[in-house]
Amino acid sequence: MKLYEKNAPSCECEELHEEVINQKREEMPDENILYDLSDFFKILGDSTRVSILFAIDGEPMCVCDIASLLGMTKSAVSHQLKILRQSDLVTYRKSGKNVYYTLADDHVRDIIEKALEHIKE
Amino acid sequence: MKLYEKNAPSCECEELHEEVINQKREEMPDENILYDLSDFFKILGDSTRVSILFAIDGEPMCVCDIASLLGMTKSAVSHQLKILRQSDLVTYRKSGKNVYYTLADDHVRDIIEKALEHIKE
DNA sequence: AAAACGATTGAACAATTATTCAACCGTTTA
DNA sequence: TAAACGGTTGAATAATTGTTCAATCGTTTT
Repeated sequence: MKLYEKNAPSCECEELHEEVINQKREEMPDENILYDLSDFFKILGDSTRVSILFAIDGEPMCVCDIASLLGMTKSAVSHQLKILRQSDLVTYRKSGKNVYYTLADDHVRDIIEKALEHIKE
Repeated sequence: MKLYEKNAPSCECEELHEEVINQKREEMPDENILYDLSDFFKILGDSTRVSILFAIDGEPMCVCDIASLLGMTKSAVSHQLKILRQSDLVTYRKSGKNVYYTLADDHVRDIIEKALEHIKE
């Protein structure tokens, strides 16, 4: 899907503000950045994944403990951990039969913190 | 759906780290906050909505201009604007036949900025 | 080597959701 | 007041996605 292309045949309006549109078009970020951005937020847009991130903040946790804490199956947790792994939001360390997960870096914490401020108005 | 309840019968593991789980349970934020958080990120987890937010940053834009810029129909844009309105991420001003939208406050800009930093590693 | 256990995975199902289409509302203009 | 236009809305459709279930993998233990 191409975003903000010139001469897009989609808007059937007649009196467009061409100057505004042209200026905005120049200011818009690259299309791929918009996809990366929304993909990133999509990861955080699930209560299970956000819960997992809060849980493994600080002290690492193994999958079973996370599942127990959140009242979910190991399978469901593992599926979500895979998504978080693929997005580089978490890292893991294997130890015997267990796999311990924790936050990948501080960026995510910062973003969640900002979002919390916003929610509390 | 209840999150991180005690005695949740979901995890069939045998050797749980009870101390860790109990400590984490105390540290976890209220369940509703997690839902509010993920709901907020869900809004930003769509490229159309993120594009709209970038577009109406600064100078307000009417629906037709947004649609033209993004190469979408007025209807599709209006549907997404409704979601952004209900989340208080945008405000609007009516002027004749047009409705001009712009960002509600600076919080969103900050969060998007942080996320951009994260993406660029 | 076999059993046990934590963790992962793929397929299937259910639920959520973005866009399209058509109809409609409100304001302006002829 | 009737037509025109920008904007909104609801229903329908298509696509995406989170959880369950069953099977499997890897490590440890007997």
